[in-house]
Amino acid sequence: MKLASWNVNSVRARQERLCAWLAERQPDVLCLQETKVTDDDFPFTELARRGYVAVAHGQRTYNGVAILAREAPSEVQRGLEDGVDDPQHRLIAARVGGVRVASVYVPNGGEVDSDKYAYKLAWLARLRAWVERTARPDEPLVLAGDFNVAPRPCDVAYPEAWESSVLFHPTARAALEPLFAWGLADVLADKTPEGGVYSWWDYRQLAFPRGDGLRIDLVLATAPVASRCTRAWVDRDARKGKLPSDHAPVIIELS
DNA sequence: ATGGTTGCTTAGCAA
Repeated sequence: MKLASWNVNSVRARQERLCAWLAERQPDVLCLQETKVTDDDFPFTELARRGYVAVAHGQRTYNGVAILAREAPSEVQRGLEDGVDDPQHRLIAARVGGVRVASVYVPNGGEVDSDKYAYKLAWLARLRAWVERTARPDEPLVLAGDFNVAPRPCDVAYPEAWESSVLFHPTARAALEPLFAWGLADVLADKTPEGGVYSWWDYRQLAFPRGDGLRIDLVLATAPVASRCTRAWVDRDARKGKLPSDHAPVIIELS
C-alpha cells in the first residue's frame, strides 16, 4: 500500500499536474491540502475517470482538504467536531483499507505573536484532543498533511534563519510534542534520522534552486502502521518545472 | 524593515 500527502495549493490550478502525478506514482491513497474549492467545484469526475474516489471538505478561496483512494473511503468525518465555531476547513478523516486516514492542514500562523499564530497553536491543541477522543495508539491511524511545522533542526536547511519563523519556532515545535507522546510516529523522520529532506520551498527568492527547504509536510502514524513502513520519501521532482505547487508530495509505502 | 512569488479574485489577502 502506497499512501501520499500533497499540499497542491489549489486543486484547480494543479489539476493537470495532479492527474499526471497520479498516473506516474499510482498511490493507493492521497491526502490533499489547500484545495481552495467548495465541494461543488471539486473535480470528482475527472479523478474518478483516473480511478480515484474522492471525499472532500473544501471551502472557497482558502484551505480545503480531501482524501483520494482507489477504493471508496468510508466513515467520513469532516472537521474536528469539537463544538468550536470555526469556519476553516482543515481536516477530513475516513477509513481506507483498514486504516483510519486523516488529511490535515494545520494553520500557517502568519507571524509569531500574531492572532493567526495563537489560532495555529490552539488548532494543534484541538487536533491533539481530536486524536485522543477518536483513536487509540494501538489502532491503525495515519495523520498526513501540511503541519506547517518542521519538527527537527535537521528538517530545515538553514535552521538559524528559520528559528523566528512560525514554521520552526520553538513553541510551534513544542505544540507537536503531545502528538508524538500520545503514540504517533513521524514516519519519514524515523527513516531519515540524518535529515536534509524537505517538502516545501518558498516560491520567492529562488528558494528551491537554492535548496532553502523545510520538511513541514508530515505523515504521522500509530505503531500498527509505522511498523509496516518499508520506505518513506519526498517526491522532489513534483516541485520542478512550470507552475508547481510550493510543496512536494510525501510518500510512504507499507507492507 | 522590506520584498521577493503564486493563487484567488479582481485590490488585497494568505501563504
